[in-house]
Amino acid sequence: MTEAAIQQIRRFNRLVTRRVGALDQSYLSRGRPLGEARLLFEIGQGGADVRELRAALDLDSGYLSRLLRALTAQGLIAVEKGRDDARVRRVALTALGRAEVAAYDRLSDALARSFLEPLAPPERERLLAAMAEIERLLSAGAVAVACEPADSADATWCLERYFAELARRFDEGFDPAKGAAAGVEAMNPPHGWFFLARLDGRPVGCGGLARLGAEAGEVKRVWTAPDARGLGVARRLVAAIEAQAREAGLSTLKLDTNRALKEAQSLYRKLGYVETARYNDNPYADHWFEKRLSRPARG
Amino acid sequence: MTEAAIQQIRRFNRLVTRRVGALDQSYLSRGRPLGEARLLFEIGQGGADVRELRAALDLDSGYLSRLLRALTAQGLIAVEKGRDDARVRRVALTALGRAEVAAYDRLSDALARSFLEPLAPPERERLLAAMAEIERLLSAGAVAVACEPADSADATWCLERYFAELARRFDEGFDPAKGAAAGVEAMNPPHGWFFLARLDGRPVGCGGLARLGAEAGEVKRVWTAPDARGLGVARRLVAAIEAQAREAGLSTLKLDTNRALKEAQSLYRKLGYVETARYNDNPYADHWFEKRLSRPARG
DNA sequence: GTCATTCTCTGACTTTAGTCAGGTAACGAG
DNA sequence: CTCGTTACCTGACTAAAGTCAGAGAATGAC
Repeated sequence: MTEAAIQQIRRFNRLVTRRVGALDQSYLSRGRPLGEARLLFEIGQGGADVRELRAALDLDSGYLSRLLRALTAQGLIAVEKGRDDARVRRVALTALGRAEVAAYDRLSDALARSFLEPLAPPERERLLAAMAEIERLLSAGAVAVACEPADSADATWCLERYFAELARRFDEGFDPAKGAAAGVEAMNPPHGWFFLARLDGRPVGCGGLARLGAEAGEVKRVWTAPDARGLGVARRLVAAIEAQAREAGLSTLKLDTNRALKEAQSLYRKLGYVETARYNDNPYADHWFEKRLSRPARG
Repeated sequence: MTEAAIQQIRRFNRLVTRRVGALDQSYLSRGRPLGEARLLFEIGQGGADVRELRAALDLDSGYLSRLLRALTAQGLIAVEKGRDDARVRRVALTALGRAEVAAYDRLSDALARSFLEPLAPPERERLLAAMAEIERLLSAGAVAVACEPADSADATWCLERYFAELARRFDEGFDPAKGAAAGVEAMNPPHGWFFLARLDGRPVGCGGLARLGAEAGEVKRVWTAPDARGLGVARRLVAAIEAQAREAGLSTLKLDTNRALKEAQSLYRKLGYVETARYNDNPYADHWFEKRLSRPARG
């Protein structure tokens, strides 16, 4: 990581905060403090629970309460008791509020347009492509992998998506109860471990490790959310699983996969897994892989 | 300019302000309000005039005065009367101040590093390349071309650089008094016009138009500052000159150029200028170009 | 030297942003 | 029904950021 690279990034940061930061200034043009404007924006056309807003904007509950009252006084929002849980208050835009949010939207659009307008068409293409690239790479950098219970809410969410995707993609469909049905317990200590990948707190992938015996473990349920593919999420999940396996003293990792999951097979090959003989009776498995782990580095 | 493009840019803006905005938070870790930290950073190793600081950070003079006093009280800066003009006060960092700025520099570096660290080397390359691209294209978009007197301070600055560059690049050297010596008056109304390109207020290029008669004009002194090359500055200057020429009822533009200025020749060709016979006795000219202008669009 | 202008500082504000310690109502487990 | 918890509100703060009018010194044009 050279000095020049650091300087390039710092230059980029300065330029971009300056240019993009102009948005804050233009938001002020509507005569409302930024805090209120941001809150209004966050509420959005669909409305939101006060609780969500507090989490999303990281505001003190007293402070948020006052902001909401200010917006109510301006006739932009209406706050009412939640239906399911009367403690949780629900915020919705009034007609006036919707118009106001639309106005802020136009300001955002205008800024975006001002980036494109002075450019010739081929340069526009390149700007958009470079932005997409940066978005992708910065997101990839912000993905965090952590071990957590395989039956946590987010883990369950991931597994459900995973099973749904298998059901869609396997020629033969997929029934979790029938498949590698080793349940969630197999991926919780002491039998195994489960990892979640998160992007800004939102789960974007998962993967589990289950002991097969004293020496071997199995890589299971490695999945990446569709909108986070291409960020190296699966690669990092497998890396976390391998690190855990070494830590636990396992020397071999095995895994199986279905013929429909081409990208999984190519990932495993790339990561050093080699195809091997059938080692289980999973009815959905068509390919079996194995990798010998090197001894853990000692500190 | 499609809706999708606008949305892409807005997504980029959101992501980048979030990620890069983390810098503000980390600046706070030094226990100093952001306003003071930014000011300290802006003063920089070289020091600055209070006037410059006020312009750069767009601060109220009373507010700035108080911030400076706070930093002085912390022993970070020293403010003294300016040498040339005793009204303009000069701010310099103390040893303690330099150490503090260095600490903020390290925070900036750490953020930059945190973008790179999670990425594999080829992805790092791509991130840096994309950042450079965006920097280039956003800068290009922010270049503003405007007509102004050819003897303004910034115009003079540009012309001096231009002449210095010619002196360096021409085999035969360059003496402004001898060359196409038609002075500055030829490029001021009513004989002509002079255009400056600015990036964030800083001049980054110039170009002039001088009448050669009732029908023809001459493109002169088109120059781009070295650090702004590749942004299409010259192209936009020539476009402004051509628009002005049409407006003034001219039907032909001529120009001469030296054999050393290859990139100028290729630009002019690309913009529709065709090489023609010598039309003046400029001793530094080796090539002469001409372009017929289409009639101005009527509104 | 006069006078308008420029640059900065001071004092007296306001607004925005944010924090903290209760307090109340609703909920959910027992 | 009780009781601990959650979600939100209220009041009473503080700190940061920003504004404005006016004063005083230095400057430059005349």
